[in-house]
Amino acid sequence: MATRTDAPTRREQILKEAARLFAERGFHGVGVDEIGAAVGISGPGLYRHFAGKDAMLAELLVGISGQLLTGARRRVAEADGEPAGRDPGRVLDSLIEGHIDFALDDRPLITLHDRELDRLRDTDRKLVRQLQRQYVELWVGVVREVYPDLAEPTARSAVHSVFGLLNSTPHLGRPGSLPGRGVTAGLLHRMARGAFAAAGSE
Amino acid sequence: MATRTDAPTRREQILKEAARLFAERGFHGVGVDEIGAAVGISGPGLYRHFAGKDAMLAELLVGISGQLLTGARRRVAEADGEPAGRDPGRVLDSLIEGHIDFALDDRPLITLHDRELDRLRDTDRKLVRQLQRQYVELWVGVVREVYPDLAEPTARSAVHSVFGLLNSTPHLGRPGSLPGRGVTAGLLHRMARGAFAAAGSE
DNA sequence: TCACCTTGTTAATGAGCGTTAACGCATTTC
DNA sequence: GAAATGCGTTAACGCTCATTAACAAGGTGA
Repeated sequence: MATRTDAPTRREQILKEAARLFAERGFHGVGVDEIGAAVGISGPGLYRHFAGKDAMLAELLVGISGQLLTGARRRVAEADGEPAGRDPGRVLDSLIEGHIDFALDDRPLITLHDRELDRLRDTDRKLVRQLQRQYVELWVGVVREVYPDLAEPTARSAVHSVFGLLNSTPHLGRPGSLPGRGVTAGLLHRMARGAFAAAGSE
Repeated sequence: MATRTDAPTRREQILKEAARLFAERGFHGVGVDEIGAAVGISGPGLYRHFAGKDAMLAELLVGISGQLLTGARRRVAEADGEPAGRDPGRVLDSLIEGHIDFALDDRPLITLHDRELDRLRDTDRKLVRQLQRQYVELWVGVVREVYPDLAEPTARSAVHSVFGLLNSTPHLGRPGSLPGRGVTAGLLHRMARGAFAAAGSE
């Protein structure tokens, strides 16, 4: 895995600031002038990099969904390749860990993810929905390996609920006021496992 | 408790439809004409009942927060009055039950609750925040009675996370596609307890 | 019957905002 | 060195939309 050390491109700067602003005040609550100001250029200057405000949101949401799905698939594949054979419990732990990393590192994006989906053009929205659905179904499969008694609709509800739990990080206060990243991650992880376990014992 | 059977007032109709529309497309995504149309009058006609669009949102959010807090306080008080003495576990169950009822019965409001708070005038926002904080602290107190080893910041994080879990109902699909209200409520309740239990065993 | 309040209506106003136009200036490319 | 290209700028356009103005009709009470 190549860690990038080069400076972020202008496009990336814009996307990052737009994500933050959209998460803070909503898509309609942010003007292009503000996004421009956040990266040191004027509002219309953004149009050299994006077709419009919608395009920024679309790229953000598609990017998020794709990243989540790709990461999850990688984790499942890694588990399948382990010498000791696939351990469903450890795969689930890995999925949880990945989602928590994302929720803690990209809190603005997590917020956008389930808040501004309706603002997308039809074609983009369908794409994002499809990626999200695949992500969910991947989780559902793993969860049902760990808890075979769980019916599929129940497992799906449980997965959505655990997403709600993990995605609660934006409500946990400013990053500074948290008890430390590792501690928070550990707490969320234990709670997610506890929630699944309770769902599994129906 | 008097169950009201009289017809809803125009104000109430408006608030209900506004809540639904705001939840669906966001505060800025809904025009006053749409809200008016939803109750059979014209956009400006709304101004006979509300000072403005902001006022509708404010009344909704203050109402939600107040209702949640009042209901929770009532449940705690009822538990204190029980002949067998106060059982913290049962109080927690009662709080969870109340929150689930609300999340299932008023899904649009739950969505608004953590999505559009920033759109309020300063004074209203402070009021809502204060009510929310009191609600959270009430939960934190009960949770720490059930799990005395839990440090206060941890308990608070756990409470926020469980709110995230319980408030996930809007993502669980259309009301029709759910496995039935009782089943869903039971699942959410078990998961919440499981999550708290896992948080408590640090 | 007349005044008045309630609850509507449609038309006009005015601000905000996404987008496009027209232009400037480095830097690269041939 | 000239042309093209990348990346900005400011000004202007046009649309949406919350809000207000002006007016109408039904009901109620003196």
